[in-house]
Amino acid sequence: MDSNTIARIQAIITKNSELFEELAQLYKLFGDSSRVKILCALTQSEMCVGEISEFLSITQSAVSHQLRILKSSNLVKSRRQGKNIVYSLTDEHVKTIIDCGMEHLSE
Amino acid sequence: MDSNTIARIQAIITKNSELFEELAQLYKLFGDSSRVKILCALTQSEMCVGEISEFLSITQSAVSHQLRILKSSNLVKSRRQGKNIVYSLTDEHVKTIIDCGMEHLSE
DNA sequence: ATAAAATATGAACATTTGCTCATATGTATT
DNA sequence: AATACATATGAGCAAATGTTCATATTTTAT
Repeated sequence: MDSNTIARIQAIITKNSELFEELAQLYKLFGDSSRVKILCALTQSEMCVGEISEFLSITQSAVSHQLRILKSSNLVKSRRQGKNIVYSLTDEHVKTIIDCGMEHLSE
Repeated sequence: MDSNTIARIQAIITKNSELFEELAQLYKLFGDSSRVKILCALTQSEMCVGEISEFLSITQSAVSHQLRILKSSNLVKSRRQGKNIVYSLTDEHVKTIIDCGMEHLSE
């Protein structure tokens, strides 16, 4: 590496240090099988807690806990519908990110 | 959700259960700020352990540990060059994935 | 108003994770 | 051959994480 390259990379890293923190934080959300399953299910359709719990064979409590994390990170949103609370993806990025990872795995 | 939708989603989830495990495992690698920084640095240029350590202000030992994880997951590869061991990305997917996450953050 | 249903939440616990420190290993230099 | 340099590795530790269990909260149905 020449000194120009070194300076450039050095700059990128130190300048965006905080950004990397956020990026890691984002990926951490996808880094748990329960959560990716939840997110992937939601790419297909919005659904309520009970359905998610049933689909994924995860405790209702566990699902709730994970949904809280996903919601506070703005990956999902929720609305009440009668007795149920229906969850859905906030935007299309989640699907994009999942697809991106899947792409890597299929090699 | 109609029963067709339910059946379809149910199928997707149970059929690919193992895949989600792998996907989560993959994202977990990006879910640590030290590792994304390392990976991002490597998108710019191959470099040796000492350089990474210097760039990121992380202990040499810590860098080595993380590189071992990244290598055993096939995200990076290494070769010896004199006294140093030079690390580089295995393929372009890492960059794609990082960009994909960055995209999400820039909103 | 009361009971049932759906979801949320807090505490406790076991597991995982990432770092540090000390040291081992391997290569280059003299 | 001996020393210095670069990297790897293992043990130990503290912090973070995900789950479970019990219970609280909120809405619906009777």
